[in-house]
Amino acid sequence: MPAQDWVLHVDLDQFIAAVELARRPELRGRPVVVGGEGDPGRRAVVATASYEAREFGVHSGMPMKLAAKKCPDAVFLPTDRAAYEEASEEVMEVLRSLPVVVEVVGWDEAFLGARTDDPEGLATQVREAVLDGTGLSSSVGIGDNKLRAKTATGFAKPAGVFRLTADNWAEVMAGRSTDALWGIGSRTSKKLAEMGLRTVADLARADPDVLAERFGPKMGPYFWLLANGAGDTEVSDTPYVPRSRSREVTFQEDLTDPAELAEQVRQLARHVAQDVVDEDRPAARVGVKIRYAPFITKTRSLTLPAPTDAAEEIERAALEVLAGLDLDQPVRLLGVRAEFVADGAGR
DNA sequence: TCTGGGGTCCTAGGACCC
DNA sequence: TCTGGGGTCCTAGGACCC
Repeated sequence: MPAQDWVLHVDLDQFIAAVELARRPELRGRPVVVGGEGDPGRRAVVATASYEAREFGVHSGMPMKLAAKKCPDAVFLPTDRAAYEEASEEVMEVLRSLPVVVEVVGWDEAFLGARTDDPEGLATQVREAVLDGTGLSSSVGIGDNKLRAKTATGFAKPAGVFRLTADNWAEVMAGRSTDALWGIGSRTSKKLAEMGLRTVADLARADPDVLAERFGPKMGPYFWLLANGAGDTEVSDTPYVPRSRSREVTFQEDLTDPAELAEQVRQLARHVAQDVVDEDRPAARVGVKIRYAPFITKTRSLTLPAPTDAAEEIERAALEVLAGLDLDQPVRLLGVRAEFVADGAGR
C-alpha cells in the first residue's frame, strides 16, 4: 500500500508572548500581556496573554483597560510587529527545510503537505525542528484534510500532537457546539441553534437545501460540509497574492472637526498608496471606513475610473468617499482600503 | 471596561445591457 | 400595452479568522 497523503497544521504556542519572553527571560513565570502600545490606559486590546495572565481571566481581544483591572500586576508590553514577522520568517524557514510542502496561513500558522507512513513521527520531527531552530514551542494537528488538521491542532495544544481523520471525526466532534467548527462563529451558531441545530451532529444530519435557504446558496451547504468534516486536501506553496491593503487608526480621543477627519484620511490614503506601489499592482477600488463613538461602523467605497497606483488619485478618491459620510457625530476610527484589480486570468 | 488592526469571502439588491 | 429572462457590475454590509 502506498504512503498516504497527509495534511499537518502547525501552530506556535502563545506565539507573541513566546517571542517577547524569549528576549526577556527575566519575565518568565510572570503574567505578561502584549497589546497596543503597552499602556493599559490607552484604547487598545490584548494581542496575547501569557498562561500566567490567563489565570486571571485575561485573553486576546479584551480591552487593555479591563486586562489591567483583572490583573494589575501584569507586565504590559507594546506589540512589536517587526519582531513577530522576523520570528515568523525563521519558523517558516525551518519548516521549508523539512520534506514537506509549506503553505503559510498567518504569522504563527502553516499547513504542511506530506507523504509519510508515520504522520505522528513527522509531527514530532516538526515540533523538534522548530524548537531547535527558533526556541519556540508549537503544536501539530494531523488530518486527512485542512479542516481536520486545523481542528486537530486545538486538541494538540499546548506542545502536543493530535490526529483527526474520517475515522474519529464523529467520535471527537459530534457532541460539540457548532461554533467549534472553523468557519462557524457565535452569530451563525446562534442562528443554527434557533433552527434546533446545536451540535455538530445536529448540523451534520441537517438538510443542505434548508441550510441554503437560510444562509445562502454557498454558505448553507458549506456549513453542512464542515459538520461532516469535509475540507480541502491541497496544500500549496504558491506565494500569497493580497486582494486588498488597508490602514486604519483608532483615535485616543474622538474627533469631531471635519477638517481634521479629512487630514487623517489623507494620511491614511498616502500610507495605502505606498502599500499599493510596493505591491506593484494598481488599485481598482478605494474605500473608507468610519466608526462613530457608539461603535457604529459604516463603509463606503467607489470604483476608480481606471486602476491606478498614483497617490494623488487614491487620496482624492478617499476624500470623495469621506465626503459622502455623515461627519456630524464624534468619530473614533477612520480607515482607508485599496482593492486590487481582481485576478481574472483565464476567466 | 468600552470594544485594535489587517485581512477574506459571501449575500443581496439595484443598475444596466442584450 | 404588457411582460420576459439572463448576465454582469457596483455597492453596503455581515460574518469570520488571526
